[in-house]
Amino acid sequence: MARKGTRKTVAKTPDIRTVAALAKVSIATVSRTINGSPAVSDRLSKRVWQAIQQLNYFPNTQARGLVSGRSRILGIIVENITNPFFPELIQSFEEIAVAHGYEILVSSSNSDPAVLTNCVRRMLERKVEGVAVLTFGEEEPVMDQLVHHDVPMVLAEFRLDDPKASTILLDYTTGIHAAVKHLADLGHTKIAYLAGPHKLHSAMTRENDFRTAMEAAGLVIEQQWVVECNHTLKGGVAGFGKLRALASQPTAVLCSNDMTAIGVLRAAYMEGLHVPQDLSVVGLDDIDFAEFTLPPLTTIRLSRSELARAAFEALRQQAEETESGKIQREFLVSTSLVVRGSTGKPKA
Amino acid sequence: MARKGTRKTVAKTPDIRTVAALAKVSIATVSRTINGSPAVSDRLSKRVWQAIQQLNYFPNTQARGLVSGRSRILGIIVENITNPFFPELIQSFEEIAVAHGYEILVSSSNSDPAVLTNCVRRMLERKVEGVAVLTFGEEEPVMDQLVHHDVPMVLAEFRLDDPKASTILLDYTTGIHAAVKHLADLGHTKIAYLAGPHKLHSAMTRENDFRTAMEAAGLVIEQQWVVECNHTLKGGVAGFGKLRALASQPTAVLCSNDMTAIGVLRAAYMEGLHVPQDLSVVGLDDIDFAEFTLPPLTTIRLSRSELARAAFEALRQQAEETESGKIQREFLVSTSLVVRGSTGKPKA
DNA sequence: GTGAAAGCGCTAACAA
DNA sequence: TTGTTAGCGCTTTCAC
Repeated sequence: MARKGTRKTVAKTPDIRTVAALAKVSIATVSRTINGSPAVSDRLSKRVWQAIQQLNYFPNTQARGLVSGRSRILGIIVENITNPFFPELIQSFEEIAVAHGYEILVSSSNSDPAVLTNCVRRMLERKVEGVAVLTFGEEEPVMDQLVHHDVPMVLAEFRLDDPKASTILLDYTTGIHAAVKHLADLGHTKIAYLAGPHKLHSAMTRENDFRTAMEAAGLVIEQQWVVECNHTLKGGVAGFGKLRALASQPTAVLCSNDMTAIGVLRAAYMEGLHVPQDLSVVGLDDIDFAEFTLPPLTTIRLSRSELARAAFEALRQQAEETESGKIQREFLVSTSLVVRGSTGKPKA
Repeated sequence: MARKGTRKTVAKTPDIRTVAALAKVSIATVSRTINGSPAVSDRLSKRVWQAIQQLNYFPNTQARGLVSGRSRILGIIVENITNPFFPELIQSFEEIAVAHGYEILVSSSNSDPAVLTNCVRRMLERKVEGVAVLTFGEEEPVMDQLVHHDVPMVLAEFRLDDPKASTILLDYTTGIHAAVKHLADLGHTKIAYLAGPHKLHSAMTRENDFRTAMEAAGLVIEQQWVVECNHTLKGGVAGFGKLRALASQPTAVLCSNDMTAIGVLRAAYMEGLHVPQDLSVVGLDDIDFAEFTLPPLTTIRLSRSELARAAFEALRQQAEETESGKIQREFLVSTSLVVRGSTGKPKA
């Protein structure tokens, strides 16, 4: 171990003192320089930066965090990192966060409240400055903890009456109405809906939007054509199976997410149905893969980068809140219809 | 702000002193209790735990890290979080790490050396105790930094002569030989190979294994049937396009990864080719989605959980190295052939 | 403008 | 077995 005062010291990661010594200033000046304090003369500032370069020094984040009380870490909790929607979202969120000097802690709740609780616990231990809860409807187990610890948070589709909480609202309405109208314009009247898990707020919101959109289009909903799935490919296959078992068949299926739609595409193929000739299929999310399904999936695009940016912005405003300024507490993320090859006119 | 000594203090996150006071012991005893030191009597230990519960206290990781020099953070760098192989890998790695009390920092290099360098820099600032570099062949830009800072690391398919570096070798040979044999047994002699980017070690290793496997099967390789792709779906489509432009056609295609194979499946479909009747296709990775392609993809399975476990184990051994014990420096991850529906006999 | 010094919350020597 | 105390590397008053 290197000890101070020995002549021959082992090469050690340089610390603020090393820099101060080399630049012949006090450690306070080094600290000020690094943090861009205006109260440092150009002369000294230059010397300090030179020393920093020379030593290849960088500050110890732990020490910095300890004294400043700021970790510069944001947490992001997603539902399932294995669903392609989420890696794309995480990627965007990370890019933005890193660009602003934050690090991120990612957790996948896998719809397990116990796992979720544990995630939050770990994030609190790491003193995150904010948490984006993008589980789309499984927020309950975590909110108390977060609220209790006064951690800024942003929730998708969940309004929480807490000064530290912001909300991201997703405007499914626009996209879903456009999708239903698109199908109606093509001549479809028999439209089925493969819903997401009813315990998810987002899934219920989407389902309700489907209902109002159908009404708006002057179409009636056949109750048995609305079946609850689980937002996975397998779930889509199973859901479509239920549809096929019915006496009367729809000519189009709108799905609560892309993975479900991909499952339908697959199940339809296995049954010898041609998409879109025999059946039109619409997804929701527009994951990267949607472009490459067979046929390419018509879907309602939900922009990951827009969502990520809203989430980051919400947290940043909370974290860096100035006494004076009001902050934005609600963000709206838009959706839009992307027409590809999986929709067409119904058979006459 | 809450100040000590005022009678009415604002509720504050409890610290070790709060606990010590409540349990009527010294802070050292609290620390020992938390860290499971055997040198604490049951009597006091019980009092301490009680106080901890009562206050809902948890230690400040930053302070802990600062003094102990251990952050309990591991870094994992992947090539592209958007390729389904990686989220599955990250998920496994995280589970194991969390189970052992580590937090993880994820970064996606996107094959950009500048991004990679920046990732490592950030990880060093956060004082990671180890980094798993699972970029499969783009390690160069980071190794120097890591080596220089004496951070344990584990590299996939790259032997680095450094005491802090471990290597994970992937036994592609077994899987690729099995795949070629499988095709040969079905009667294929005209086998094409859609390679990965030649700048990736892993891609070259796979390609070489293909060559030796072909030789072992007594088959000759048509040079123009070996085309370099980029491990993406689009790349697979393009690569297959090149194959189709040739005068003579192969009856089977082995791909350097699943995404490429999925691209081939798609391109073949667009050309009206039936898989496997007109063309057999084999992938490599066995991503979750492989099971759901049309037809389900025959592929060479590379276990993510096995890989994740090896990576974690390598880092843990380095991080928690005991003076005495030797540690394992090389790990081997196996591959195996998974036969599904995309391979069959060639047309007579 | 600049520096000296007091901690941030914890662990680990050292004492008792 | 338990407590006292000296820092870990940094930011931030408070003097100068």
